[in-house]
Amino acid sequence: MDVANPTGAGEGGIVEAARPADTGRRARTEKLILDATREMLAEVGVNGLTVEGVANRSGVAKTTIYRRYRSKTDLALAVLLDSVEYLGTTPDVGDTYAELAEVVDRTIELLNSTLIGRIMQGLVSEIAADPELALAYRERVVNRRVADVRRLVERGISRGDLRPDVDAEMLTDLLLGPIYYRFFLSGSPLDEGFGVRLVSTLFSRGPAQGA
Amino acid sequence: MDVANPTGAGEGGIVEAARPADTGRRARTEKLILDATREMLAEVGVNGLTVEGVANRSGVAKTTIYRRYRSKTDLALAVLLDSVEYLGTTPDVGDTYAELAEVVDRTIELLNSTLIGRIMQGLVSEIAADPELALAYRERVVNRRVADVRRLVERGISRGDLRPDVDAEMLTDLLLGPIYYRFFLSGSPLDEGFGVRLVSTLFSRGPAQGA
DNA sequence: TTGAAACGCTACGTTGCGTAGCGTTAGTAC
DNA sequence: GTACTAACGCTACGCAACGTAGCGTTTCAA
Repeated sequence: MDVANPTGAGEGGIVEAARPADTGRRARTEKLILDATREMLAEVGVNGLTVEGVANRSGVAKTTIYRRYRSKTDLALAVLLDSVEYLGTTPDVGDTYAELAEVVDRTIELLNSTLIGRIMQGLVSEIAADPELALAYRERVVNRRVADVRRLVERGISRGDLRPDVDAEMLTDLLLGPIYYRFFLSGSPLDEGFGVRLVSTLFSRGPAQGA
Repeated sequence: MDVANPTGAGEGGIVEAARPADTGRRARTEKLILDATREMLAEVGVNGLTVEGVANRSGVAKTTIYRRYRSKTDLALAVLLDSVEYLGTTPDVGDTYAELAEVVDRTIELLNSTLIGRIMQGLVSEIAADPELALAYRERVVNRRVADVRRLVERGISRGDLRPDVDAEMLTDLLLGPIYYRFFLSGSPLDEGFGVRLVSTLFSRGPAQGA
């Protein structure tokens, strides 16, 4: 699995001027491959993606692609992780519930408006089945999301909005689970109001309190 | 798509003694195919499933299989829907929260202990991408789940456990979304206690009430 | 200038897909 | 029993993509 560190550089070496590996031959080839993959993904999705197609479109030899990526799944995951790299953290707006709703809406936006949604649809089966891919996805995406929510929770607790015993992971599941469930399986709409509705259902404006 | 009604019988005809179509040649072949598919799914998963493999194992000619199922996806979905056919409704135990937790735990049990989990992992991408498969899945699975939860909600409201304005679909998403999210993407554990924890987090024993 | 890493290219063997054409068997109706 | 028809079996394709081997060529940096 070369996905995590395609250039093989930048780890133990002396840091030279402006990361020379980013402009070397290898990096150029890398970009050609990923750009072509992105284009092809946009057109035909993960299912229609072929290594041969990427080779033709990018001008890079098929064998070169196989020297880096084990399979088309590996290739698609590389694009996914690359696109997700800059997720960012949810800003402090002074309102815990608004911030939580923001997490939800940003995720929906991500799935609806970019390639990521399409890639996720095609990759979810592979991620679910392949432990190696699953690990990569967890480290690069899932864990970051939980960490983001954890920050919100800590802010919320210090504001007195949330109980001190809130489980950040469970809360993340409650915020994101419904999104993916709708996106993958139920097909129910994921519009702009969903975040607010979800959060207000979650926090006491929905069901009544315990008996 | 032949999945929904493979035999083509039993719809508009006169009901004869004990559904003769169930013992005819066609039904026999059907069983051979589905049994072999089930075996192969258990061994190699949806990804490793091949129509040729099913043909060899079942003794049924490959062409015969293609006369019924468009693709291996169609085949796997047929097994899935067949296995899910007898989902059943959640019994009345007098406790709304226990009933909701039961919905969660049953779903987890279904995913963990049977072929269904494995099939779902392999099919979720196809369901997400193919509108026809998605429709079949919604009608046969999603809608039934929502209907079940709706009954629970109505009971809960009449008991005074739930507010009268609870949205059954949103509640279903909140109960099942986290399960599938963990199962497909996050990989966090789905043990027996999950249902109770989820429900108690949902209903006021988790986060504090609104500011 | 030179040496190693990276790349290009051709040519394979293989699997699995999905279909065509035609003969054969098993039930059904008379 | 005979005849008819739906269902099935079988062989033989053409095709797309996979993934690899082997060897020559280019790039870049020391």
